[in-house]
Amino acid sequence: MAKPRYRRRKEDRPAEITDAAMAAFAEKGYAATRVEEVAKRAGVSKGLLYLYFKTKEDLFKAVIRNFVSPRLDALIGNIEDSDLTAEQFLRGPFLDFAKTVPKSPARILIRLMVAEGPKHPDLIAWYWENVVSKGLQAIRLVLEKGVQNGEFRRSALDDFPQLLISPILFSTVWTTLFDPHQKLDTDGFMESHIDFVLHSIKVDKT
Amino acid sequence: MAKPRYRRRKEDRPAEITDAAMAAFAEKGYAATRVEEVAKRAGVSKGLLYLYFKTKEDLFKAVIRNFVSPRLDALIGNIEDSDLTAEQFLRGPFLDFAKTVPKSPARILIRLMVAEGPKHPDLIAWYWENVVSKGLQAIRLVLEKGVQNGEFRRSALDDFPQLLISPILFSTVWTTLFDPHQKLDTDGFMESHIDFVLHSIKVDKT
DNA sequence: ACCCTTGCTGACCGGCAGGTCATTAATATA
DNA sequence: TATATTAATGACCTGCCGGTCAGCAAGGGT
Repeated sequence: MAKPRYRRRKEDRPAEITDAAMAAFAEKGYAATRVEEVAKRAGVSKGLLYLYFKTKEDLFKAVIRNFVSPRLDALIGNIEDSDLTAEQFLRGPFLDFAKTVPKSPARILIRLMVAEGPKHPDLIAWYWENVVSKGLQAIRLVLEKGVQNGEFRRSALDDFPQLLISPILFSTVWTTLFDPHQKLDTDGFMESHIDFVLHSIKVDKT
Repeated sequence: MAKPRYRRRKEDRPAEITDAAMAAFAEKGYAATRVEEVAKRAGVSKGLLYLYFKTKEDLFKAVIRNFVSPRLDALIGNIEDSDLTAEQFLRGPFLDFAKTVPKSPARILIRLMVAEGPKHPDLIAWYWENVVSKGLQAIRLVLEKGVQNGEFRRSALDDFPQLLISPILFSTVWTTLFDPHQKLDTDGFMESHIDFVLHSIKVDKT
């Protein structure tokens, strides 16, 4: 009747390990995180971790892939099957999304991408295809819809849809670096930005 | 008459070493750069490096301090002793600055700050005091001047001067990560951004 | 109850990189 | 030229950490 020293749970292990890794990377960054530390957090031996992930780098990539895709897909799904006007979409779901990111655990990922990305070109490639280019495409879709509706005029935003997401990156980075020195009201920040952009691209109705 | 194996150049060494470190960090990032590699680039032995910098971390901080301050001071100096209008300043020297950063070696520093910053709180503190808060203050000055002139109305930008610099961070990050996949015309990007902002805050003269 | 498969453990290894220090050689001084 | 000073070297040490592997034990099959 001895208490078993462990249980076999092949199914759950990978997710538990990536979760633990996410938390660890968030606190210490990639290079400074020891694989054993990740294992310990996951309640697992280092050896087991290496059964599921070939290398530390492999683990890192898995972390990114796991956390990013679901979030973005949710947002994009929102665009297609909603009947909001373009402005309503930007002030509604998009703004919500933008406000959420800097506060969510996902913000850590952004920092990790910036920090470690250049060392993992294939990861960047994946991220580009599955996240960034998709996201930009979605924004273009919204803008085009706005133009078709007569809400928006054509503007530089058509060439630089990135302008819409730039403050997301900014407030995320700001929060992780400078919050102790000066808080940034990320919600107000995002709202103001959207205001400015919309003010510039909206067709004057008067 | 044997050729000397080295020369004593106490004065120049530190700068040469930080230059070398800057280049090395730029290529490989902080953690992946070996101290010996830095020494080699500087044409110096590892031992000597440790005469001038107590630790690797120390070296890192010196690199940041060396490269950042001069640049920013130059820009800020520009504000005070120019008689440009606020708009002229934003479309002139400020825009030039913003266009330059993502192309200059300084862009590496931004990545390094994002990547390594959280592990060096005292460095962040220094950066906050000597770079960021100074810069924000300068922007506020320009905005206030604009308001006094009757060029600008008061706007959310007074509360969030960061909106002006956010695309600098963005285009820098974009360039280092995604350039191989999709080039970003950083000049056009910055110009469009300034256009949008000015369009929103300018007092209507009609 | 007995295998037999396989999820899981943890002691171990090898190499690497940050940091030290005894020694050397270039200059300053006289 | 002789001596003192110190910039500079590079071999060396040490601890750490990614990665391995021989073996153990959980739990399914019969």
